[in-house]
Amino acid sequence: MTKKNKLSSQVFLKLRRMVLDNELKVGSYYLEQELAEQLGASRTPLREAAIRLEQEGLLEIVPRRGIFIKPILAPEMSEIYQVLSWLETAAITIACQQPVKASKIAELEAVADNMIKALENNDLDTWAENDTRFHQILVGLSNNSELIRLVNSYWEKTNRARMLTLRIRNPPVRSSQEHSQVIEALKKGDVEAAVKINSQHRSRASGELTDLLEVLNP
Amino acid sequence: MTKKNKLSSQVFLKLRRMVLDNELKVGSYYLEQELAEQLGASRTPLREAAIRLEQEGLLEIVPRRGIFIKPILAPEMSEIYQVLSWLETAAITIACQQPVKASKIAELEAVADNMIKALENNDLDTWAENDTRFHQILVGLSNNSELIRLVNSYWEKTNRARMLTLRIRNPPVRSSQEHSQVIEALKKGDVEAAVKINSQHRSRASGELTDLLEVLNP
DNA sequence: TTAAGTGCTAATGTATACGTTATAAAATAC
DNA sequence: GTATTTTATAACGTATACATTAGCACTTAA
Repeated sequence: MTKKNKLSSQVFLKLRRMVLDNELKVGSYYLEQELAEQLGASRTPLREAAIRLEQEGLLEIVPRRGIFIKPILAPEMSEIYQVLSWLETAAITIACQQPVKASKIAELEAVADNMIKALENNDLDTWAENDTRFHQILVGLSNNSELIRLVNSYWEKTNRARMLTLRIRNPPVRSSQEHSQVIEALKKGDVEAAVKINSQHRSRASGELTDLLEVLNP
Repeated sequence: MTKKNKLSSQVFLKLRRMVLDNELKVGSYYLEQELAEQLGASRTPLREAAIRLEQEGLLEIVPRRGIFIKPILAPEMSEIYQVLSWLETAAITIACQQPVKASKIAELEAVADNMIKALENNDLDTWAENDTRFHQILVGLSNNSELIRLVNSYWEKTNRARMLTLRIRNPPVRSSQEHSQVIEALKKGDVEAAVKINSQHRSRASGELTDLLEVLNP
């Protein structure tokens, strides 16, 4: 029952996964024909998939050269982090206009706990998964579906860089502390504190990542 | 010399304009063939354009029914305004981290002036044009190109509703006052005041528009 | 008259064919 | 040997052809 989807959508998902997992070399060009064959489709569905990914900013369709896998440049990533940070600030502020439900606080605490344990086990993948989950729950508190969608798309953009650098950078111990602090602030309904901590969190993460990106990219 | 751009891009721009200007009836379905012929292209470029517009959320490609022009529902518009408001808040705050250049202030004042004059002449189209310009300059102050792009796309989304209601709603006199107040706050570097006024501005506009949308849509 | 079944139509999704044109190699001139 | 022109190739953008299938109408049975 799952294979009933359009071929172009399957290609879209596969191709995105290939880019996000760095299976396609960043900064390289791939011909439409090649990719189409590799994914078992003709040029038409591949092209439609590529157009959607181009809109998402992952690649660029360059006439006569091929499909260009866009590198993650430090200055762009810095801008994206700035936007992400503000969107989360918005979400937190909106969320705090009403007292945050205890059940949601509990969810956040559980996830934050998972992160601490994952870190103790040196399981960075699980840590990253829960990091994503934490921010999804946090932003979900806003109940603004447009905002949630938007944050998700920005999170995915930064995810590429995070995954690329996850095993290079220092263990994210401070992140865990900051998450706990955010939860505490939410419990008290202290919007300003929650926002402040989250912004600092993002700002630091942005700095660390862009520094690494500058090293990785010529 | 006419632009020798790709046909699919021309179709993309034309089709988007048609949707944003409400030339295509919101809530209706249009067949690919029809639209292609109407725009002087074959189905392929039309399809590629439609895919991009679907990603932007303006329409939906529904198998065997046609291309569905998404209606502007009041609850969604309310969410979109909330996001827009926050993005502008972000832009203003970032902009104010350094003193705003006098030349930019002058630009804003000129545009605000145009708006007042247009209103005196009952020229709502010119008023709306300058309203757009005002917010473009305002957001441009942030120097964050990602943020600028994002705000533009949200502005266009709200634009659809604004244009639909421009001649129905009361003359936007208060908007002009609010714009002047924002400029004053920027001059003084009073971030908080500028943000506060702008948020109120958006909040009021959002309320007015969503009320009208509820009346317009069954 | 209504409901279920069946066949037809037409719109889509995909494949493929085709013309255009950028790019690079070959050739020629200097 | 270098620079400019020519030519050939090949990748793309677009058109078109084709197979699939959803939806509707028509039929038939209760």
